[in-house]
Amino acid sequence: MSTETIGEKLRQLREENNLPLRKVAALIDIDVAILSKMERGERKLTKEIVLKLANTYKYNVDELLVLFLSERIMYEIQDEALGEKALKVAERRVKYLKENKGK
Amino acid sequence: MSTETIGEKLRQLREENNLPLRKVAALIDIDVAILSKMERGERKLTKEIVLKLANTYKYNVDELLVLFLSERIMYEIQDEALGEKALKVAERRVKYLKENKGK
DNA sequence: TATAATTTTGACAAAAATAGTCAACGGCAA
DNA sequence: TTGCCGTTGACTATTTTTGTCAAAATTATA
Repeated sequence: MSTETIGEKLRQLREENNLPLRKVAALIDIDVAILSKMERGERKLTKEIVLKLANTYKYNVDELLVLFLSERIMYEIQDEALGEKALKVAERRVKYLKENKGK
Repeated sequence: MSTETIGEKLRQLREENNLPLRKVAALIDIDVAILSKMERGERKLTKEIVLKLANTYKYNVDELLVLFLSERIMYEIQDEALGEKALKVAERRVKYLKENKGK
């Protein structure tokens, strides 16, 4: 199972592409320090940045977005004993909303 | 299936207990306006407030907390096409963390 | 080694999001 | 009317997040 964080994944992709922070930061127009922190999980990523990086590395956008979103979700329930229950309830409610979309 | 929001649930509980906003707000030490907005979903609830209200109404804390958490989760993935996938991934990762807790 | 390139770190300021306070307003019933 | 209840919006304060920068640390290369 994949237990790596989105930050670790992004760093891996960057290294596979042999790109220094400096170049990637310039490409997506953010500060090097920020990108460094994002890769190490010290700063939160944004959806926009994830999209730009997926494009930069020509990597599957959906896979990265799912990783990104799942991490935001886990952040919400960190250390919560009822986290798993909440996840299941959220799933049911999302499904319900989908079935009745536009209504 | 329960599709009501935590705010609606809390309002329902307050009305069942025949308590005006004024009294509940005083009991849990917040402004009436805030409580009014929280019940109507105009302001976000906090875990602390949910706990206090569960105690005030003598209602199942876990049920309210699950509702509260699931709503925060859903807020994170609102309008995201990949929301359900992200939920499933989050679930798997949470389970994984639980199995390997303390490691 | 030493020199350059890369990455990390922390301090600081700017901006945005959130939270709290308060008074006025509208609805409703005694 | 008067009183009680709930809602609304404006305003301020506080907290959190974000961006910028330079110095320090690390790593790679000549």
